[in-house]
Amino acid sequence: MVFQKRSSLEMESGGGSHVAEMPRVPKSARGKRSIRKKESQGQVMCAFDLLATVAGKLLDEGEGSLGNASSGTPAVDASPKDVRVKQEQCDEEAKHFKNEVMDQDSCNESALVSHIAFQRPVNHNGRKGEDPEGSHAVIEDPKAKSEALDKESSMISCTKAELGCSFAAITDRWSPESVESGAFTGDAAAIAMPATTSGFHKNAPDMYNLLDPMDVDVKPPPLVSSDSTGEMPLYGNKIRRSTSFPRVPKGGAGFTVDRDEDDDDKSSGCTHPSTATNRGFRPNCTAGHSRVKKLLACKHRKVAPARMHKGDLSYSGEHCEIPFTFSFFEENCIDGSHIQTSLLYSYLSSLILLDVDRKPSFRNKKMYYTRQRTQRSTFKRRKMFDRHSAQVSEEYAKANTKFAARDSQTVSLEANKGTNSTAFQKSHESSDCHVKLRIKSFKVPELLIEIPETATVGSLKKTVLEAVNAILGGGLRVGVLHHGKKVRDDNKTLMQAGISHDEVLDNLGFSLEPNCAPHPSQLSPPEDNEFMETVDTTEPLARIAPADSSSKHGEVDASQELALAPLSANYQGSDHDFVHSPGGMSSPDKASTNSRAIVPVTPADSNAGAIVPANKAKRSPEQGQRRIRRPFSVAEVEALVLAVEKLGTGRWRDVKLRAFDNAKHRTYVDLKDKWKTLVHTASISPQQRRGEPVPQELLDRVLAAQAYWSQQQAKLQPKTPPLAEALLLT
DNA sequence: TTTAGGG
DNA sequence: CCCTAAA
Repeated sequence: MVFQKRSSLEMESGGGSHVAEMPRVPKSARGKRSIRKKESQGQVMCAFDLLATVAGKLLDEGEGSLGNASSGTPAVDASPKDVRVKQEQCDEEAKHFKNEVMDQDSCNESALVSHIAFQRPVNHNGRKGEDPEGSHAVIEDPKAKSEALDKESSMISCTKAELGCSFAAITDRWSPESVESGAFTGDAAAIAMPATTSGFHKNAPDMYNLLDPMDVDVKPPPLVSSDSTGEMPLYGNKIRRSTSFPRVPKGGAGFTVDRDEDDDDKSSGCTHPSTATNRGFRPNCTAGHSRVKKLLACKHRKVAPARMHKGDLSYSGEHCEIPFTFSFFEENCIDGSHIQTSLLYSYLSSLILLDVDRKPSFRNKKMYYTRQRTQRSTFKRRKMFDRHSAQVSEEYAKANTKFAARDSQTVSLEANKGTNSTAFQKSHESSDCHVKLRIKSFKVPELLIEIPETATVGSLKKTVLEAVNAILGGGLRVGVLHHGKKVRDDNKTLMQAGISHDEVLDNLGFSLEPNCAPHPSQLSPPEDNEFMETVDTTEPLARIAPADSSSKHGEVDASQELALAPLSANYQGSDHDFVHSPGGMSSPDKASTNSRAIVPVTPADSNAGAIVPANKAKRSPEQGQRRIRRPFSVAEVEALVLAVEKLGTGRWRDVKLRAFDNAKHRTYVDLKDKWKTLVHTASISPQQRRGEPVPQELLDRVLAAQAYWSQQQAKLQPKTPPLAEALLLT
């Protein structure tokens, strides 16, 4: 991460001489963070990534026809509403990505690829071209797509929007600043896309460079390094002046939490990814988005968090949920290739490389949705994918896909429409080491959609499509299971993973998982057999929150950001600015800490319905609002502990000034409260603790400081003579 | 406003 | 985090 650091001297000039020093043992280790970067990361391309990448390229080249290059602006044809919605979604996605970055490095790449690949297939008829710069290649012509998919023009817009979102996500992932800075726009996305696609495996730094052009507002931090890519201060004005103090064993130095500009609202919007992003987009969007759109957007937001709030489902009484079955049908067989083109297909393409010649045509595909049941007069419809009610099948015959892996291994996948999502059939291929897989179907995460009763069927279709696109486009990632175990190492070759051409592929399975939710693997490594659990994780994914639900999406963002906040010696107190890039996580412990941190935080935040982009105004715009929850990051805790150790427990204002002067969202009351909770936390068993784990070391210090200062207080208070005191203490 | 605590 | 009594 790149932080600007300033001398700490200004802060703690007199620190060392301060009152009492804590008897604590200096922890030299603290604050030391190996910044070494993971080299392996990103260098090795996992087979799937490779596939995806190749597929994307092929599609791009061979199929360039799909889209027209024009799309620098995702929303060209889209109606303003759509655009807006999508943008919002994008925000969400971006946010998710951020999380994702932390929680799954290896997976990220795949996800990214998926996005890219996915996008391409969608548009088909179009120009063929590759645009010189390739920057626009990604964005397809909405029109073409519309024809291909359906008659509803609306769909087109949706698609486009979706693309934009995906881009956003990607961009965000690699170049947080771009997103936060608000520089992210359709154009930016367009530009980013190509780069991403082609340079996908590049290291973060490279990515940064590629994305660089996008940075409008922000200049690359001087210190940008590969590691820092992920976390960069954004928004020029937002670049925080952070202070970092190397911790001094006894005293003179202090931690200061950087000021965060955070006024959630006022900040240029960079502060909270989602919030900021939204704002950034808004300008471009036209107001008046339909409820459906909103809903969709909400849904999208929801996608990230695996868990939902109780409230999520109980939106307003006026809505009821209607389960839906959503399925794709192959409408036509093209070229006798039986190519099924569903969105899934496109998604699938990320995994599978199709021969250029055999590219499936999406044009005639139609999506059908079946309404299974309706409840009263409700607006809300619940669509369940896969395991719940609907099943999506993807099929393409003989779509041989080849991709060259590092080891020159080629894999061919054949997906047939089927019933079982995990079933595979392996077909033998001559003698080469090619693996042929047949994916009968994918399970799709549940999707919740809310739509007004008055909406037209067309709009419903459109909504559903959007939702699906949203999910497929950015909310999912693919999981690979082998023999019931999740193959987490994306860098493994198929061969290494035991997936060989002569093996029974029945043992191989794929799953669609929300890429926003913390990956189970991170949460509970031991449980490798959660293939089925994937579903659970996935389920909440697609929920669409009611548009009107009051939203505090800002909260979500903020929280997440905090969660992501790196545990670094120098706490950058800002609420925003914390974007992590794969490169950012270098030290193992750091990484682990981060990932864990995310877990608790993300869910909570997201759940709060925060994801809903609701009109802020709606809910008491004034001040009655409860402040958004912003869990203390480890860095903040450390800063707090340090300050309290030095100042004591009764001088919260001073503590604030000393260590959180720049963190506007942390009041002395907050610090006091936090201390209270820390003391409590330290006194309970680790198993009972929740949220981002606080290093035991810090907790120990908390207890020590608490004890120490309590004692000091006791001494002064009673004014008892030293003797008495001694006696008492004894 | 700041502390200190309960909610 | 919020709310408040007290200081």
